[in-house]
Amino acid sequence: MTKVIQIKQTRIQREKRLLIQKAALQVFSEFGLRGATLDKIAKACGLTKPNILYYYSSKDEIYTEVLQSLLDEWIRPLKDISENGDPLTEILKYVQKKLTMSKTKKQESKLFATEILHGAPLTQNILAGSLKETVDDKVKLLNKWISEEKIAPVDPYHLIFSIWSMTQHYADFDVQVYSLLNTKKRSRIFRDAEDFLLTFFTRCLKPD
Amino acid sequence: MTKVIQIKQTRIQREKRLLIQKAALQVFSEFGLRGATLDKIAKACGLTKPNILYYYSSKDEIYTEVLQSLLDEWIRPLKDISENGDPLTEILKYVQKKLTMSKTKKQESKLFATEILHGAPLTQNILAGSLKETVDDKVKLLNKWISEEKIAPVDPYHLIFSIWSMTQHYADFDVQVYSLLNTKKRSRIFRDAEDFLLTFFTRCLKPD
DNA sequence: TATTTTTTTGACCAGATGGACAACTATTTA
DNA sequence: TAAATAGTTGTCCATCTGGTCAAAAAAATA
Repeated sequence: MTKVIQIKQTRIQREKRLLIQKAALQVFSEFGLRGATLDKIAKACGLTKPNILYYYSSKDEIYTEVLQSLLDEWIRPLKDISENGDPLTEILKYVQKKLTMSKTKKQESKLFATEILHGAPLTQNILAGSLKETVDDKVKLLNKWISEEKIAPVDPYHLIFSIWSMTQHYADFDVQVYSLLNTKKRSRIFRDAEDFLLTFFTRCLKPD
Repeated sequence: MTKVIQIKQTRIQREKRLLIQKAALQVFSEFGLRGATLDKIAKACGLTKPNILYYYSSKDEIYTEVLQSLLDEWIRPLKDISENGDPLTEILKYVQKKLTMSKTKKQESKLFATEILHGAPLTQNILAGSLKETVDDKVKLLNKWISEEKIAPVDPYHLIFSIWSMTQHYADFDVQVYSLLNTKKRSRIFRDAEDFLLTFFTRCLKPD
């Protein structure tokens, strides 16, 4: 009488889970973990609440999965900084990528920011784990470049923080940015931001 | 039979309201508006829930008041940038003040960040009002300094954003910063951050 | 001290919300 | 096409939470 346990996902499962994740990202990024409700997610993806709970066993599980799949993507561009390229160019490329992500992945950025801001209850181990590994690795590379006098001597950790904060600012604090910059168009703002950041980092990192 | 309406606050009212505000700041900054509960605030200040509602008519009113009193304080250092001082020195002083606030007013920074991140439902008018005024004013000053070739020509709005983002990063994302920087002491991190930021902005703003 | 006013609290309520479940429908498989 | 499995939903429930209220306690006032 033992039932066969389902291992592989069906087509419907793949589709619906993706649908739910998309809606959940939207709702979580706008309202945060506690402000988001299953009803809101349900409405956002056109399913019923019990239906959602058929695919995920709890709200927290949805949140965890959305966050998890976001984190890989979030770290990836940092890994792309290559030892072989021109140091300044590599760093500027990274700045550019991060700024583009702020424009195209605003919800993801906000969700991540909210999570960290509130103590990273679900992310702490990732921060101290795979992210730290990647960061430490790139810090070594930056230090190498500094010792070779290919870029100016600055603390590599804080350099990375500065890239993160300045680029993510345009996603996380978009409301403030838009409020202060009169009625400039979105695309114009990002063009200006890119100009500013590239000039900024170039001036700071050019070796003496 | 008309009752005399109380106008002046009593000693107890002053004391208790302050007590509640302090506890509320703590709880709101940790959990956000929706994550915070009256029970948590009550426990944090040792009062009962109905007692809190004797002093404030609703949770939202507490939130609004805490946020309001925070905003003035938040804008003030920007106003202190003086036309009369040496341009670079004035800007660096501002950077320093903002970084110090990240260290000493972490809860305030996080509360403000959460508010903006989620669309600034209660702050929008302030952003577009008094903050915008002050920012526009300082942007004029920065443009003047640029035209006089006292600082390098950079977009003043984005310069201000960069100062905000880089300094507040150390408060808002402290969990991440601490996770990545091994076990360095708090004070050490802020000393390094200060070094980094001052060098950084000096290099960027020194006129050509 | 007597009276009035302010402060405190236990008990209670209504709505929101996460989640369970049984019954029902659609899809897949044999 | 029949049986088995996967998917869907209406209904229900327990808990949490913001907020009310009347009565008691404390403080201020006359």
